[in-house]
Amino acid sequence: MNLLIKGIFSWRLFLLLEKTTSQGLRATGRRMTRTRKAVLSLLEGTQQPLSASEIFLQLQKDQIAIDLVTVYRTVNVLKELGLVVQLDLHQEGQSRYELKEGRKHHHHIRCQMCGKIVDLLLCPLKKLTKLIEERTQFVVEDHTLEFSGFCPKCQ
Amino acid sequence: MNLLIKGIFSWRLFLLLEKTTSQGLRATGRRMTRTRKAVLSLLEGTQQPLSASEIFLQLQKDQIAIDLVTVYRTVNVLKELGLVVQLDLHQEGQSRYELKEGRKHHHHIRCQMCGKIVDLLLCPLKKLTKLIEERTQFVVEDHTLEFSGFCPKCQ
DNA sequence: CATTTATTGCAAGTCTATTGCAAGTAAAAA
DNA sequence: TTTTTACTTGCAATAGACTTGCAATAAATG
Ligand SMILES: [Mn+2]
Ligand SMILES: [Mn+2]
Ligand SMILES: [Zn+2]
Ligand SMILES: [Zn+2]
Repeated sequence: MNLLIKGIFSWRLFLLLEKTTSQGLRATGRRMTRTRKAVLSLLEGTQQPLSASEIFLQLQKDQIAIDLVTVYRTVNVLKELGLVVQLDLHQEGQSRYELKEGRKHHHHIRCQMCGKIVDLLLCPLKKLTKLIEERTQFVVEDHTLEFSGFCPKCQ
Repeated sequence: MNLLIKGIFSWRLFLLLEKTTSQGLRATGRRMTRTRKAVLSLLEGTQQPLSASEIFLQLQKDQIAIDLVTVYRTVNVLKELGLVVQLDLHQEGQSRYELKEGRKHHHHIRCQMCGKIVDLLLCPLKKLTKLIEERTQFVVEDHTLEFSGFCPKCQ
């Protein structure tokens, strides 16, 4: 409700909070709280994946006081619920988080100069996975793929 | 010479040390030292990429006393010289290092159970890189690719 | 409203990696 | 070989991301 008042409300966000509460949190004995709403709301309204400290600082600017520890705990809960993906990009000292809700598996490219991160809406690794399973006798469960370089502005 | 005496000597290692000293270290005003020899020697004789603390512990077992700080400084120098690659594998809290010397670009698969890391002697990303440059207008400089799953023993 | 129990904030701790500085030691110069 | 230079090392301290213990707070439920 105070989200409505603050004018940072959207229908998408409303649906996300509803779904998160009923299907995610409540089902696992957890609660929808002020902080979880705030983090979800922020992630919903941001293009770039955010780090814990970025979430912390942005919420501070938005006059929402949440301890950094709570941000860490919150993104971990959201990750457990499958609502958020944790990205550990190369040569960044900290993890980033982005909403998974409604979006499909994809990878990223990152600018080595300014740090901009862009989605790559593709995954070319299905065939390769089979080949690797044959060659190594591993059962492949997951993969990470990331490109880096210079974005249009930084060239 | 004391490497010879200790019996951990090999022709490959001798050549590596020679090359490192003359083309790498000396050319950049650096010196071939006891600790750099020891780290190179260890990496030369190990299949798995090693973390700084693993290098530290292994050298301790080998009765070679090197401070952990020196291990960090050493792998960074070797990385700058292009002799060693730093791997930041997913869900491992620390970097690993492997010899680059004489080996070509490749990727890895890691067992989520036991941590075993196996080389994937392939890189399927040349074509994809062009596509990504066209789509994103980035200039691609680098990429990381890593698989994880369960190794034959851990299935 | 009252009870129950998940969640939060604060302080302190962990873990990997880096930095400052005096002491040590390769390698060049004498 | 001896001296001199300046690169390296070890130790202690520090940084930075993240986690944990615990008392206080606040969702949910009836
Ligand atoms: Mn993304
Ligand atoms: Mn390798
Ligand atoms: Zn850029
Ligand atoms: Zn295994």
